[in-house]
Amino acid sequence: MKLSQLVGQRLKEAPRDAQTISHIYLIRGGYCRPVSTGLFTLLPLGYKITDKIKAIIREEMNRIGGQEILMPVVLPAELWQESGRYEKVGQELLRFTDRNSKAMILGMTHEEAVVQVARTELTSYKQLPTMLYQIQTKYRDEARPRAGLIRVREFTMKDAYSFHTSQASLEEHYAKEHEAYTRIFKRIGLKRCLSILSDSGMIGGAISHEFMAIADCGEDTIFVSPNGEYKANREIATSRLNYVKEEPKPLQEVETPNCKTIDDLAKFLGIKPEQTCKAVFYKHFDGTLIFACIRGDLEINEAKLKKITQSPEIDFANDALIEDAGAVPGFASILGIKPSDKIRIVLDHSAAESSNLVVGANKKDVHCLNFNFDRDVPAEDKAKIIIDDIATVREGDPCPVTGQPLQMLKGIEVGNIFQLGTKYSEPMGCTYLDADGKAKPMIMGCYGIGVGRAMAAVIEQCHDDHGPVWPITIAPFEVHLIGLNHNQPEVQAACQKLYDDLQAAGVDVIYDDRGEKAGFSFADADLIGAPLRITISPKTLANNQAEFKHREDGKNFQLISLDGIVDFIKQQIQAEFDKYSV
RNA sequence: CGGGGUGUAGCGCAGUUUGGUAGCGCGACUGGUUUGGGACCAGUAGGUCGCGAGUUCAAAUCUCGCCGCCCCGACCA
Repeated sequence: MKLSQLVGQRLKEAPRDAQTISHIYLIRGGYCRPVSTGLFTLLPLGYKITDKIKAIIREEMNRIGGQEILMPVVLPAELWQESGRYEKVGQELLRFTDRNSKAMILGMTHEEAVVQVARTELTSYKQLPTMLYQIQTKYRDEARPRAGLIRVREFTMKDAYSFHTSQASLEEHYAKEHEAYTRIFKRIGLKRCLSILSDSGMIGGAISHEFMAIADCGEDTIFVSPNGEYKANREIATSRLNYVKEEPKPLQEVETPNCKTIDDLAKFLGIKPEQTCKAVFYKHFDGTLIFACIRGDLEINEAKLKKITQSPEIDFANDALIEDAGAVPGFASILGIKPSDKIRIVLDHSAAESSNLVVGANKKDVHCLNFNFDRDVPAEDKAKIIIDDIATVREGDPCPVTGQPLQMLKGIEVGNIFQLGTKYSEPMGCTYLDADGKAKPMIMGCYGIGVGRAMAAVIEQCHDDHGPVWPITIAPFEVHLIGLNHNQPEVQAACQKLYDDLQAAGVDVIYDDRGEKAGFSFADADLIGAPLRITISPKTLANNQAEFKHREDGKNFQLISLDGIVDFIKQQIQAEFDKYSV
């Protein structure tokens, strides 16, 4: 490729709306262009990178026995009605009708579609296990796309689905997928990518992992123990907090005028927030009150609370609902509150196990000292109260495995793997005939990778002040050849010859044939980010040489004789690839 | 959906307070001089100032309504 012909201008300044590193460089380098909110056109540079990423994914999927297929982006609503997701999923699912008023959707994931394939094509236990995958467009009508290619509405995804006759078979394959993902993310050049335990969310299933590229702009919060024994998404992360245990002291009411918050209360009484218990009220989607209690210094994790209460949506309760339950907002506790069908009480372990907490007295301007759950709640109520972990982990809290302080990191979710079980096969009649002649539902797994997001994540981890530093495995070009003083015939001739020779040797090379000033050419080369660079000028040509440098090495370079330079470059390329081999 | 911001040439911005018929830098094009970290000179093209209504002799500027986009939050496979 000659740079003079490459479509996609490099920009000196980024548009104001580009904030994150990857977004800025993707726009400045001419990799992609915005079309509308969360919609992008990939220009030649960007498309080439995603193509290389897709090739790596294909190799690894094929290596673990995957067979590639292609399902449609547009799907009939009836397929999604079979699984029940047509109704369950919110507005991210784009619904529309075709010319015959038939209800259709744009596929945001393809469990339903692949189940339709499996239930017609896979009929016998002899055909299982098997894995199908595709690399294809997904559409999700995101509430808030952001950060360039990190969160978009339309994107390319590799989604794979496996089908099994037993949980053991699923687990065996799941482990293979985990290894394949680890290889893929290493090969595309992510320097730090962790697989962490995650919440399986709406896709369902029991066990799932997310692959997180560690980056400050990441949307997910992750907790890890110092040596990696424990890694989890904040949504499900737990910690091993110590609770104060001491002899219960007598309950005692105290006047606490205007102490509506834990901070007010702690300050007024001269105690620490962890000696208090706070009450937070939510409304379950069916209208019942969820009365959640947690030690005063901790925050409630709504993801955990939703799961425990089996409520897909929870909202803060209004004062009227709280007062109906007999509690006084600002001075509330479970003291004297009876759990019922209308009032569900969830207590965090921190509130149930700590001794002598200060709690609300359910009277205006009054709190109660020395609350002890075990002593102060009648046995018949205890049975109806849910005691579970609803706390949000904080940085430095003790790791549940090692007890060491947990570290908090930000991550970009570049891939995920789920054990689905029979969540889709059962309702959709995806069965096979077993050796005993009986129809049984297939046990499924699903496995996704966001291709464009992975590209953006690589930039977040691999860049300097001048642009991306692409790993050679996915770089838009392996070698960037620059001719300086290009109007001089000998420079032009030498460049053209080397360009031809490199291409003949199978090297993916871009040739800056524009004859721009050095600084201009170097700046563009930095934005294009090819890992290897060759510069030819009258100065180097005087000694029959060219300059060679690695993109990451700043301005340092070495002089290489033009004789045998193609072999030298090929060795350098091989050495670069070796860095990412698995 | 809530909070904040913003909309003027392909990109970055000034002009809006105080109304007078649109400007700067980058980029593009032509010619010339240049050539080792985003050169210089001369010239050229490019804008119904987000859209619509209103006030006014006159609106980028004032008023009202709408829309787009960005950030934070909610949501999210």
